[in-house]
This record gives sequence, structure tokens and C-alpha cells, in this order.
Amino acid sequence: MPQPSAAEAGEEQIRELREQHIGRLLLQAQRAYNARAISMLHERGHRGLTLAHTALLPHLDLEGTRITTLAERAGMTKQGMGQLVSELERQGYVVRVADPTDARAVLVRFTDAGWQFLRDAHAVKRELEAGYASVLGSERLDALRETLQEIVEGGAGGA
Amino acid sequence: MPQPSAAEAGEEQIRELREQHIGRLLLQAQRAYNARAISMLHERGHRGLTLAHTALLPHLDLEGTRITTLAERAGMTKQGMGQLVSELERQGYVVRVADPTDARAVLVRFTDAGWQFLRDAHAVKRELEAGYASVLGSERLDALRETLQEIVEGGAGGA
DNA sequence: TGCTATAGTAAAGGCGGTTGTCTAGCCCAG
DNA sequence: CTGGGCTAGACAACCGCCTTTACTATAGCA
Repeated sequence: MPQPSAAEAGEEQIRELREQHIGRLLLQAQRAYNARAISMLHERGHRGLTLAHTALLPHLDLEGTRITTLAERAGMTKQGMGQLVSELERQGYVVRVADPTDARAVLVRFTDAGWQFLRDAHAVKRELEAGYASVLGSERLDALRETLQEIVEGGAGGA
Repeated sequence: MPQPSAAEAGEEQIRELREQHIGRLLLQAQRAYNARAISMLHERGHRGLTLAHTALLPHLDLEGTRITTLAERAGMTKQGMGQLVSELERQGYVVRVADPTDARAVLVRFTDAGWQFLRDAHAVKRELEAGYASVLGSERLDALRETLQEIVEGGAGGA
């Protein structure tokens, strides 16, 4: 009881804040998804790789894709993407090849192991989403996906 | 073109994977929220504090709360919570006081600056959510909150 | 008087990035 | 064909937000 007035004002705030804010919920939901996806990938023999690496996969074109392009598509810095590429390369999932049209650039391309990982990651995704659909119902899952997409793209909330 | 068959199989997978998976969407949405919340807190004079610290606030009772309890409520380890408490303590937002009923335990309590932070965090949350509501509509925002809550609590998807 | 369980701390490490800085190559203007 | 600015990428350092592992101190029962 340091200052009754402060405490009383705070009490209401606490009650309202206890309805978890969206940021926290998003974080926890993401972690739940993440943890299960990783363990499923492990079961399929892909150790040493994490969900972060799946930020790269769906953006890789068949002919190979530049790091800068990948970074843009994934919404992160090119340095960050460069690291992901290095890790995937070390494990043999992708290779860096020179871009014939620009000597500064590098094309990142799947190896055969990379294709296998892609297939497995895809299977994992489908399995997980089927699980979510069975709990939420597929309509609410679709609604979730759409809402998230709007938030991400629209930068909902101004500022 | 290492192996046409592999590439062709992968092409479909890529197309399907490009519909962002839920995990990525959650992550990106969380980051968007996070970044804006932090900058708003900064504007209100709370530098050095991040969104992570708001994982602690709504769980702090008026009389003070044990670290273990806080950790449980926030869904993290007590070591992790201990760190958050230390950081908040260093900045003067909370204090550790001995628990009179158990010499091993510590009660974490707000200081006056802590109450102020709580109020500001609350204001930020309301402002942000108002922004989301204006983009999504309040129904879809509520639906989002509920869906996320189920995912977090239910561990949707089994296994 | 021990045994075990619990509260908390300490240290290290990991994941998933960021910022800042650098070089090598590109390309346009003059 | 040269200089200036721009872009692709690499390298290094760092940060936020935790986790695991290991430990100490107290509690409380048999």
C-alpha cells in the first residue's frame, strides 16, 4: 500500500489489461505453432533446421532467386536472409550459384535435399493446419488467415 | 534443372506454400504490433523497456506477486521471469520485497513509476486496438482474439 | 534429523533476427 | 572512359527474449 490512489487507479488497469493484448496472443500462438512444426520436421529427419528456414523456402523460384529478392519477399533484411541461406547451404539444402547477368549477385537454388525438405515442410504445414481446422473449424481458420494477412499487409492501426 | 522430376514436383509445392503458413503470418503480425507498441511507449518516455515487460505487468497483483506465480501466469520459466523482473527493477518500475510468509520467496511489487508505466501501457494497448478495430471491424478483432486464445490454450492441432 | 520439494539465482547458450560497415560490381553523366 | 553514386552481398557485432543446466537456501514432512 504505497499510495492508495495510485493503487486504486492501477487496479482497474490491471483488470483490463488481463484480457491479454493482441501482441502477446500473437506471440504465444506463433510459438505454439513453431514448436510443433519443428518437432515434426525433426521426426522427418531434418534436424538442425528450424522454422525460420521455412521463411526462405516458399520464396525460392525454380531458376534460383537472389538473396535481396528473398529478403524482400520474407520481409526481413538481406543480411538476415544471407544468414539463413548460409545455414541452409551448410546443411546441403541449397547452393549459391553466380548470377550470369550480374556479377555482384548470387542465385540461391535448391539441391535435391532441398526439394525433399520442401516437400516435408509442406506436409507438416498441411498436417498442422488440419489440426487447427479440427479445433477451430475451417471457416474460423480461414478467417484467421485473412485477418492476419490484412494486419500484416495493411499495417492495421495507422501510425 | 538438376532433375526435372524433382523440380516439377516442387513447383506445385511452392505454389501451395506461397499461401503463407499460419506460423509466418502470426510471426509477422506480432512483429508489426510489437514495433508500433514499442515506439508508442518510447514516445511516452519509457525507453529501455520493451513489449516483453508487458508480459509481467498484467499479472502483478496489488499486494505483490511471487516470481514463480508470475512465470506461470505468463507461460514462461521462472528464470526468464526473474530476468524481466531484474530489468524492470533496475529501471525503477518494480521492487523485490521479502515474502513474510516464506523466506525463500520474493514478492514483486510496483513502484509509483511502475503504476505510471502500467497506465501508459494500457493507453497504448487501447490505442493500438482501436486502430486494428478501425481496419478490421470490431467483430473480426474480437473473433481474432478468441481464436488466438483457443490456439494458445487448447494447443490446437493435437500432438 | 534427514529427505525431498519448492523459490529463486547464476551462467551460458540459442534462435532469429538487426544495425553498421565494408567491398565488388553496375550504370549513368559528362 | 572516367568518376560518382547506387546496388548485391558479406562480415561482425549486437540485441531481445527467452531456455536449459546447475546450483543454493528455505520449507516442511516422516
